[in-house]
Amino acid sequence: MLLLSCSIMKHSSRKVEIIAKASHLFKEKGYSAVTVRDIAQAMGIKAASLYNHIQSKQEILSVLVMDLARTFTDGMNSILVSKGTPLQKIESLIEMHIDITVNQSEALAALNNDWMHMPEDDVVAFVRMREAYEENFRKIIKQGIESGEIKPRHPEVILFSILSTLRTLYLWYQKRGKLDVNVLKRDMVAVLIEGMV
Amino acid sequence: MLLLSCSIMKHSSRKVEIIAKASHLFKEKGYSAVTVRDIAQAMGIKAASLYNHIQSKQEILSVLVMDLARTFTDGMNSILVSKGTPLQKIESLIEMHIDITVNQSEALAALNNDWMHMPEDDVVAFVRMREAYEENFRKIIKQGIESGEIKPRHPEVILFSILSTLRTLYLWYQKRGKLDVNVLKRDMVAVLIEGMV
DNA sequence: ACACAAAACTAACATTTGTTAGTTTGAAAA
DNA sequence: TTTTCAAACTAACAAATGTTAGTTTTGTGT
Repeated sequence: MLLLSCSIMKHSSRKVEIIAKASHLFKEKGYSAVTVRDIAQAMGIKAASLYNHIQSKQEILSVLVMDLARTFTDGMNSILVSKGTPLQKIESLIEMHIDITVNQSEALAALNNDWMHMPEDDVVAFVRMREAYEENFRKIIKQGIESGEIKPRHPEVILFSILSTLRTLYLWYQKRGKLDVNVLKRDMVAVLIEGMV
Repeated sequence: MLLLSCSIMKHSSRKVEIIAKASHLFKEKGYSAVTVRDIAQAMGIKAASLYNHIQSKQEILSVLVMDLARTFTDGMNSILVSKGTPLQKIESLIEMHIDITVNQSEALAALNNDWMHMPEDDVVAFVRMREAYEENFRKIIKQGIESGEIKPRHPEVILFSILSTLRTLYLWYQKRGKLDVNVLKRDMVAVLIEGMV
Protein backbone atom coordinates (compact mmCIF):
# COMPACT_ATOMS: atom_id res chain seq x y z
CA MET A 1 0.00 0.00 0.00
CA LEU A 2 1.23 3.49 -0.83
CA LEU A 3 1.19 6.03 1.97
CA LEU A 4 2.02 9.54 0.81
CA SER A 5 2.00 11.82 3.81
CA CYS A 6 1.67 14.98 1.73
CA SER A 7 1.31 15.93 -1.88
CA ILE A 8 4.48 16.63 -3.78
CA MET A 9 6.27 19.91 -2.96
CA LYS A 10 3.47 21.28 -0.85
CA HIS A 11 6.18 21.71 1.78
CA SER A 12 9.88 22.42 1.43
CA SER A 13 12.22 19.66 2.54
CA ARG A 14 13.30 21.71 5.56
CA LYS A 15 9.69 22.16 6.57
CA VAL A 16 9.15 18.43 6.35
CA GLU A 17 12.12 17.93 8.67
CA ILE A 18 10.66 20.34 11.19
CA ILE A 19 7.30 18.63 11.10
CA ALA A 20 8.98 15.27 11.60
CA LYS A 21 11.02 16.43 14.58
CA ALA A 22 8.02 18.20 16.07
CA SER A 23 5.79 15.17 15.76
CA HIS A 24 8.35 13.14 17.64
CA LEU A 25 8.28 15.62 20.50
CA PHE A 26 4.49 15.83 20.41
CA LYS A 27 4.30 12.09 20.87
CA GLU A 28 6.39 12.24 24.05
CA LYS A 29 4.78 15.15 25.85
CA GLY A 30 1.77 16.28 23.88
CA TYR A 31 1.42 19.37 21.69
CA SER A 32 0.81 21.88 24.48
CA ALA A 33 3.82 20.84 26.52
CA VAL A 34 6.21 21.20 23.59
CA THR A 35 7.55 24.71 23.00
CA VAL A 36 8.80 26.13 19.74
CA ARG A 37 12.18 26.38 21.48
CA ASP A 38 12.08 22.62 22.07
CA ILE A 39 11.43 22.06 18.38
CA ALA A 40 14.18 24.46 17.40
CA GLN A 41 16.66 22.77 19.70
CA ALA A 42 15.83 19.39 18.18
CA MET A 43 16.59 20.93 14.79
CA GLY A 44 19.83 22.46 16.05
CA ILE A 45 18.69 26.02 15.31
CA LYS A 46 17.16 28.96 17.19
CA ALA A 47 13.41 29.31 17.71
CA ALA A 48 13.05 32.37 15.51
CA SER A 49 14.66 30.53 12.60
CA LEU A 50 11.76 28.15 12.48
CA TYR A 51 9.58 30.93 11.18
CA ASN A 52 11.48 31.01 7.91
CA HIS A 53 9.76 27.70 7.21
CA ILE A 54 6.51 27.56 9.12
CA GLN A 55 3.75 30.04 9.72
CA SER A 56 2.97 29.09 13.29
CA LYS A 57 3.23 26.31 15.83
CA GLN A 58 -0.38 25.44 15.12
CA GLU A 59 0.37 24.99 11.43
CA ILE A 60 2.72 22.11 12.25
CA LEU A 61 -0.05 20.39 14.15
CA SER A 62 -2.60 20.97 11.40
CA VAL A 63 -0.37 19.55 8.69
CA LEU A 64 0.32 16.48 10.81
CA VAL A 65 -3.25 15.78 11.78
CA MET A 66 -5.11 16.73 8.62
CA ASP A 67 -2.74 14.90 6.28
CA LEU A 68 -3.12 11.76 8.33
CA ALA A 69 -6.88 12.17 8.58
CA ARG A 70 -7.05 12.37 4.79
CA THR A 71 -4.96 9.22 4.55
CA PHE A 72 -7.49 7.38 6.68
CA THR A 73 -10.41 8.77 4.74
CA ASP A 74 -8.86 7.81 1.40
CA GLY A 75 -8.09 4.33 2.70
CA MET A 76 -11.63 3.86 3.90
CA ASN A 77 -13.03 5.04 0.59
CA SER A 78 -11.02 2.61 -1.49
CA ILE A 79 -11.93 -0.26 0.81
CA LEU A 80 -15.60 0.71 0.62
CA VAL A 81 -15.73 0.38 -3.15
CA SER A 82 -13.59 -2.75 -3.25
CA LYS A 83 -15.25 -6.10 -3.76
CA GLY A 84 -15.39 -8.56 -0.88
CA THR A 85 -17.57 -9.51 2.05
CA PRO A 86 -18.00 -7.14 5.01
CA LEU A 87 -15.67 -9.34 7.00
CA GLN A 88 -12.99 -9.09 4.34
CA LYS A 89 -13.39 -5.32 4.38
CA ILE A 90 -12.89 -5.25 8.12
CA GLU A 91 -9.77 -7.29 7.63
CA SER A 92 -8.53 -4.74 5.10
CA LEU A 93 -9.27 -1.92 7.51
CA ILE A 94 -7.27 -3.61 10.25
CA GLU A 95 -4.37 -4.06 7.87
CA MET A 96 -4.57 -0.45 6.76
CA HIS A 97 -4.40 0.75 10.36
CA ILE A 98 -1.37 -1.43 10.99
CA ASP A 99 0.39 -0.12 7.87
CA ILE A 100 -0.26 3.46 8.91
CA THR A 101 0.88 2.74 12.44
CA VAL A 102 4.16 1.35 11.20
CA ASN A 103 4.81 4.26 8.86
CA GLN A 104 3.41 7.22 10.76
CA SER A 105 3.38 6.31 14.42
CA GLU A 106 4.40 9.82 15.45
CA ALA A 107 1.58 11.61 13.70
CA LEU A 108 -0.92 9.14 15.15
CA ALA A 109 -0.28 10.48 18.63
CA ALA A 110 -1.18 14.00 17.55
CA LEU A 111 -4.25 12.76 15.71
CA ASN A 112 -5.45 10.92 18.78
CA ASN A 113 -4.65 13.41 21.50
CA ASP A 114 -4.01 16.88 20.12
CA TRP A 115 -6.47 17.51 17.31
CA MET A 116 -8.46 19.89 19.52
CA HIS A 117 -5.58 22.35 19.54
CA MET A 118 -5.72 22.94 15.81
CA PRO A 119 -7.29 26.15 14.48
CA GLU A 120 -11.07 26.08 14.73
CA ASP A 121 -11.69 25.44 11.02
CA ASP A 122 -9.48 22.38 10.98
CA VAL A 123 -11.08 21.04 14.14
CA VAL A 124 -14.47 21.21 12.48
CA ALA A 125 -13.23 19.52 9.32
CA PHE A 126 -11.41 16.89 11.34
CA VAL A 127 -14.39 15.96 13.47
CA ARG A 128 -16.51 15.67 10.35
CA MET A 129 -14.01 13.31 8.75
CA ARG A 130 -13.73 11.21 11.87
CA GLU A 131 -17.47 10.89 12.18
CA ALA A 132 -17.79 9.89 8.53
CA TYR A 133 -15.05 7.31 9.02
CA GLU A 134 -16.77 5.78 12.01
CA GLU A 135 -20.12 5.80 10.28
CA ASN A 136 -18.69 3.91 7.31
CA PHE A 137 -17.06 1.40 9.64
CA ARG A 138 -20.35 0.96 11.48
CA LYS A 139 -22.21 0.31 8.23
CA ILE A 140 -19.78 -2.42 7.25
CA ILE A 141 -20.26 -4.10 10.62
CA LYS A 142 -24.04 -3.89 10.31
CA GLN A 143 -23.90 -5.42 6.84
CA GLY A 144 -21.83 -8.25 8.22
CA ILE A 145 -24.41 -8.86 10.92
CA GLU A 146 -27.29 -8.80 8.42
CA SER A 147 -25.55 -11.27 6.15
CA GLY A 148 -24.95 -13.53 9.15
CA GLU A 149 -21.20 -13.33 8.74
CA ILE A 150 -20.84 -11.56 12.09
CA LYS A 151 -22.49 -12.48 15.38
CA PRO A 152 -25.57 -10.37 16.21
CA ARG A 153 -23.94 -8.21 18.88
CA HIS A 154 -24.23 -4.52 19.63
CA PRO A 155 -22.46 -3.04 16.54
CA GLU A 156 -21.35 -0.07 18.59
CA VAL A 157 -19.42 -2.28 20.98
CA ILE A 158 -17.73 -4.15 18.14
CA LEU A 159 -16.84 -0.90 16.41
CA PHE A 160 -15.48 0.61 19.57
CA SER A 161 -13.46 -2.42 20.51
CA ILE A 162 -11.75 -2.67 17.13
CA LEU A 163 -11.16 1.04 16.70
CA SER A 164 -9.72 1.70 20.12
CA THR A 165 -7.35 -1.21 19.73
CA LEU A 166 -6.17 0.03 16.35
CA ARG A 167 -5.97 3.66 17.41
CA THR A 168 -3.62 2.97 20.30
CA LEU A 169 -1.54 0.40 18.52
CA TYR A 170 1.17 3.01 17.93
CA LEU A 171 1.86 3.05 21.67
CA TRP A 172 2.66 -0.65 21.71
CA TYR A 173 4.40 -0.91 18.42
CA GLN A 174 7.29 1.16 19.71
CA LYS A 175 7.42 -0.36 23.18
CA ARG A 176 7.42 -4.01 22.13
CA GLY A 177 10.53 -3.77 19.97
CA LYS A 178 9.01 -3.56 16.49
CA LEU A 179 7.19 -6.82 15.88
CA ASP A 180 7.20 -8.11 12.31
CA VAL A 181 4.42 -6.37 10.42
CA ASN A 182 3.00 -9.46 8.77
CA VAL A 183 2.98 -11.47 11.97
CA LEU A 184 1.29 -8.55 13.68
CA LYS A 185 -1.35 -8.33 10.98
CA ARG A 186 -2.12 -12.04 11.17
CA ASP A 187 -2.37 -12.15 14.96
CA MET A 188 -4.28 -8.91 15.19
CA VAL A 189 -6.87 -9.94 12.63
CA ALA A 190 -7.26 -13.26 14.38
CA VAL A 191 -7.69 -11.83 17.88
CA LEU A 192 -9.98 -9.01 16.87
CA ILE A 193 -12.21 -11.10 14.66
CA GLU A 194 -12.18 -14.58 16.17
CA GLY A 195 -11.68 -13.63 19.78
CA MET A 196 -9.66 -15.55 22.30
CA VAL A 197 -11.75 -18.61 23.11
CA MET B 1 -17.70 -2.97 44.24
CA LEU B 2 -16.45 -0.17 46.46
CA LEU B 3 -14.39 2.55 44.80
CA LEU B 4 -12.91 4.98 47.28
CA SER B 5 -10.99 7.59 45.38
CA CYS B 6 -8.97 8.69 48.39
CA SER B 7 -8.57 7.80 52.00
CA ILE B 8 -10.77 9.60 54.46
CA MET B 9 -9.89 13.26 55.15
CA LYS B 10 -6.62 13.15 53.29
CA HIS B 11 -8.01 16.14 51.44
CA SER B 12 -10.37 18.91 52.59
CA SER B 13 -13.74 19.01 50.89
CA ARG B 14 -12.79 22.19 49.05
CA LYS B 15 -9.66 20.53 47.73
CA VAL B 16 -11.71 17.62 46.47
CA GLU B 17 -13.94 20.07 44.60
CA ILE B 18 -10.93 21.66 42.97
CA ILE B 19 -9.53 18.32 41.92
CA ALA B 20 -12.90 17.34 40.45
CA LYS B 21 -13.24 20.54 38.44
CA ALA B 22 -9.64 20.35 37.29
CA SER B 23 -9.98 16.77 36.13
CA HIS B 24 -12.94 17.76 34.02
CA LEU B 25 -10.89 20.43 32.31
CA PHE B 26 -7.91 18.09 31.91
CA LYS B 27 -10.13 15.65 30.07
CA GLU B 28 -11.13 18.28 27.52
CA LYS B 29 -7.78 19.85 26.71
CA GLY B 30 -5.08 17.92 28.51
CA TYR B 31 -3.14 18.94 31.59
CA SER B 32 -0.66 21.25 29.89
CA ALA B 33 -3.29 23.28 28.08
CA VAL B 34 -5.28 23.97 31.25
CA THR B 35 -4.10 26.95 33.28
CA VAL B 36 -4.59 27.49 36.98
CA ARG B 37 -6.70 30.48 35.98
CA ASP B 38 -8.98 28.14 34.03
CA ILE B 39 -9.38 25.98 37.10
CA ALA B 40 -10.01 28.98 39.30
CA GLN B 41 -12.65 30.32 36.93
CA ALA B 42 -14.42 26.97 36.95
CA MET B 43 -14.46 27.22 40.75
CA GLY B 44 -15.73 30.79 40.64
CA ILE B 45 -12.68 32.17 42.45
CA LYS B 46 -9.37 33.83 41.59
CA ALA B 47 -6.27 31.83 40.71
CA ALA B 48 -4.33 32.83 43.79
CA SER B 49 -7.12 31.56 46.03
CA LEU B 50 -6.52 28.03 44.82
CA TYR B 51 -3.26 28.01 46.72
CA ASN B 52 -5.09 28.08 50.03
CA HIS B 53 -6.04 24.50 49.20
CA ILE B 54 -3.43 23.01 46.89
CA GLN B 55 0.33 23.09 46.87
CA SER B 56 0.78 23.30 43.13
CA LYS B 57 -0.85 22.56 39.81
CA GLN B 58 1.20 19.39 39.61
CA GLU B 59 -0.18 18.20 42.92
CA ILE B 60 -3.68 18.09 41.45
CA LEU B 61 -2.45 15.85 38.68
CA SER B 62 -0.56 13.59 41.05
CA VAL B 63 -3.54 13.08 43.32
CA LEU B 64 -5.74 12.25 40.36
CA VAL B 65 -3.38 9.85 38.68
CA MET B 66 -1.82 8.11 41.67
CA ASP B 67 -5.13 7.54 43.46
CA LEU B 68 -6.57 5.95 40.36
CA ALA B 69 -3.44 3.89 39.75
CA ARG B 70 -3.74 2.53 43.28
CA THR B 71 -7.38 1.67 42.63
CA PHE B 72 -6.37 -0.41 39.63
CA THR B 73 -3.55 -2.07 41.51
CA ASP B 74 -5.81 -2.94 44.43
CA GLY B 75 -8.46 -4.29 42.07
CA MET B 76 -5.93 -6.44 40.28
CA ASN B 77 -4.59 -7.79 43.56
CA SER B 78 -7.96 -8.89 44.85
CA ILE B 79 -8.80 -10.56 41.55
CA LEU B 80 -5.44 -12.33 41.55
CA VAL B 81 -6.11 -14.04 44.88
CA SER B 82 -9.75 -14.78 44.11
CA LYS B 83 -10.75 -18.28 43.08
CA GLY B 84 -11.80 -18.96 39.53
CA THR B 85 -10.36 -19.90 36.17
CA PRO B 86 -8.07 -17.50 34.28
CA LEU B 87 -10.98 -16.73 31.96
CA GLN B 88 -13.20 -15.82 34.90
CA LYS B 89 -10.47 -13.53 36.19
CA ILE B 90 -10.26 -11.78 32.85
CA GLU B 91 -14.00 -11.32 33.01
CA SER B 92 -13.63 -9.74 36.44
CA LEU B 93 -10.91 -7.45 35.17
CA ILE B 94 -13.11 -6.27 32.32
CA GLU B 95 -15.93 -5.57 34.75
CA MET B 96 -13.59 -3.70 37.07
CA HIS B 97 -12.44 -1.45 34.24
CA ILE B 98 -16.02 -0.72 33.30
CA ASP B 99 -16.94 0.13 36.90
CA ILE B 100 -13.99 2.49 37.17
CA THR B 101 -14.80 4.05 33.83
CA VAL B 102 -18.35 4.79 34.93
CA ASN B 103 -17.29 6.27 38.25
CA GLN B 104 -14.05 8.05 37.40
CA SER B 105 -14.10 8.79 33.71
CA GLU B 106 -12.44 12.17 34.20
CA ALA B 107 -9.41 10.88 36.07
CA LEU B 108 -8.93 8.17 33.45
CA ALA B 109 -8.06 10.78 30.86
CA ALA B 110 -5.27 12.14 33.04
CA LEU B 111 -4.03 8.65 33.81
CA ASN B 112 -3.87 7.79 30.13
CA ASN B 113 -2.48 10.99 28.68
CA ASP B 114 -0.91 13.19 31.33
CA TRP B 115 0.93 10.96 33.78
CA MET B 116 4.29 12.08 32.35
CA HIS B 117 3.71 15.60 33.66
CA MET B 118 3.67 14.52 37.29
CA PRO B 119 6.73 15.16 39.46
CA GLU B 120 9.56 12.75 38.68
CA ASP B 121 9.07 10.56 41.75
CA ASP B 122 5.43 9.93 40.97
CA VAL B 123 6.20 9.17 37.33
CA VAL B 124 8.64 6.48 38.43
CA ALA B 125 6.15 4.99 40.88
CA PHE B 126 3.39 5.16 38.32
CA VAL B 127 5.32 3.40 35.58
CA ARG B 128 6.28 0.69 38.06
CA MET B 129 2.64 0.13 39.00
CA ARG B 130 1.52 0.05 35.39
CA GLU B 131 4.18 -2.46 34.45
CA ALA B 132 3.24 -4.68 37.38
CA TYR B 133 -0.40 -4.45 36.37
CA GLU B 134 0.33 -5.47 32.80
CA GLU B 135 2.61 -8.27 33.92
CA ASN B 136 -0.12 -9.70 36.15
CA PHE B 137 -2.62 -9.47 33.31
CA ARG B 138 -0.16 -11.20 30.99
CA LYS B 139 0.34 -14.03 33.48
CA ILE B 140 -3.39 -14.66 33.71
CA ILE B 141 -3.62 -14.85 29.93
CA LYS B 142 -0.70 -17.26 29.74
CA GLN B 143 -2.27 -19.47 32.40
CA GLY B 144 -5.45 -19.53 30.35
CA ILE B 145 -3.53 -20.60 27.29
CA GLU B 146 -1.68 -23.32 29.19
CA SER B 147 -4.90 -24.70 30.60
CA GLY B 148 -6.38 -24.74 27.10
CA GLU B 149 -9.12 -22.32 28.09
CA ILE B 150 -7.77 -19.67 25.73
CA LYS B 151 -6.65 -20.12 22.12
CA PRO B 152 -2.87 -20.36 21.70
CA ARG B 153 -2.31 -16.89 20.30
CA HIS B 154 0.39 -14.34 20.93
CA PRO B 155 -0.44 -13.36 24.56
CA GLU B 156 0.92 -9.88 23.94
CA VAL B 157 -1.61 -9.24 21.21
CA ILE B 158 -4.48 -10.45 23.37
CA LEU B 159 -3.31 -8.34 26.29
CA PHE B 160 -2.90 -5.26 24.15
CA SER B 161 -6.24 -5.67 22.46
CA ILE B 162 -8.16 -5.97 25.70
CA LEU B 163 -6.27 -3.27 27.57
CA SER B 164 -6.44 -0.64 24.87
CA THR B 165 -10.15 -1.19 24.49
CA LEU B 166 -10.71 -0.86 28.22
CA ARG B 167 -8.37 2.09 28.64
CA THR B 168 -10.15 4.23 26.07
CA LEU B 169 -13.64 3.18 27.04
CA TYR B 170 -14.05 6.46 28.94
CA LEU B 171 -14.03 8.32 25.62
CA TRP B 172 -17.01 6.39 24.30
CA TYR B 173 -18.94 6.11 27.48
CA GLN B 174 -19.57 9.85 27.48
CA LYS B 175 -20.14 10.20 23.74
CA ARG B 176 -22.66 7.38 23.36
CA GLY B 177 -25.17 8.73 25.87
CA LYS B 178 -24.39 6.60 28.91
CA LEU B 179 -25.22 3.03 28.03
CA ASP B 180 -26.57 0.87 30.83
CA VAL B 181 -23.65 -0.48 32.81
CA ASN B 182 -24.81 -4.06 32.97
CA VAL B 183 -25.64 -4.25 29.30
CA LEU B 184 -22.24 -2.76 28.57
CA LYS B 185 -20.50 -5.32 30.74
CA ARG B 186 -22.31 -8.21 29.09
CA ASP B 187 -21.63 -7.07 25.53
CA MET B 188 -18.07 -6.04 26.26
CA VAL B 189 -17.17 -9.35 27.84
CA ALA B 190 -18.77 -11.17 24.93
CA VAL B 191 -17.03 -9.19 22.20
CA LEU B 192 -13.61 -9.16 23.85
CA ILE B 193 -13.61 -12.82 24.78
CA GLU B 194 -15.66 -14.55 22.11
CA GLY B 195 -14.90 -12.24 19.21
CA MET B 196 -17.30 -11.30 16.49
CA VAL B 197 -17.57 -14.40 14.30
C1' DA C 1 34.22 37.79 -8.16
C1' DC C 2 29.44 38.91 -7.69
C1' DA C 3 24.62 38.71 -7.02
C1' DC C 4 20.86 36.42 -5.12
C1' DA C 5 18.09 33.67 -2.30
C1' DA C 6 17.59 30.54 1.41
C1' DA C 7 18.17 30.04 6.03
C1' DA C 8 20.40 31.09 9.93
C1' DC C 9 21.16 34.67 13.57
C1' DT C 10 20.34 38.50 17.59
C1' DA C 11 17.26 41.18 20.02
C1' DA C 12 13.23 42.24 21.46
C1' DC C 13 8.00 42.29 22.07
C1' DA C 14 3.59 41.55 24.47
C1' DT C 15 1.21 37.90 26.76
C1' DT C 16 0.58 34.22 29.52
C1' DT C 17 2.15 31.22 33.03
C1' DG C 18 2.56 29.33 37.95
C1' DT C 19 3.21 31.18 42.21
C1' DT C 20 4.00 34.28 46.46
C1' DA C 21 3.01 38.00 49.82
C1' DG C 22 0.13 40.44 52.32
C1' DT C 23 -4.73 41.87 53.20
C1' DT C 24 -9.79 41.57 53.75
C1' DT C 25 -14.05 39.02 54.56
C1' DG C 26 -17.38 36.35 56.93
C1' DA C 27 -19.00 33.06 59.85
C1' DA C 28 -18.47 30.18 63.87
C1' DA C 29 -16.48 29.74 68.74
C1' DA C 30 -15.35 32.00 72.91
C1' DT D 1 -18.82 41.32 71.78
C1' DT D 2 -14.47 39.78 70.73
C1' DT D 3 -11.44 36.32 68.86
C1' DT D 4 -10.25 33.22 65.53
C1' DC D 5 -9.55 31.02 61.29
C1' DA D 6 -10.54 29.29 56.84
C1' DA D 7 -10.97 31.09 52.49
C1' DA D 8 -11.45 34.59 49.61
C1' DC D 9 -9.20 38.84 47.68
C1' DT D 10 -5.56 42.38 45.23
C1' DA D 11 -1.16 43.08 43.51
C1' DA D 12 2.77 41.70 41.89
C1' DC D 13 6.76 38.59 40.58
C1' DA D 14 10.01 36.13 37.51
C1' DA D 15 10.07 32.97 34.02
C1' DA D 16 8.42 31.09 29.87
C1' DT D 17 5.72 31.48 25.64
C1' DG D 18 4.78 32.37 20.52
C1' DT D 19 6.08 35.57 17.39
C1' DT D 20 8.14 39.71 14.73
C1' DA D 21 11.77 42.79 12.82
C1' DG D 22 15.93 43.45 11.09
C1' DT D 23 20.60 41.60 10.16
C1' DT D 24 24.16 38.33 8.96
C1' DT D 25 25.73 34.03 7.10
C1' DT D 26 25.99 30.42 3.64
C1' DG D 27 25.95 28.21 -0.53
C1' DT D 28 24.88 28.26 -5.73
C1' DG D 29 24.64 29.82 -10.37
C1' DT D 30 26.51 33.47 -13.48
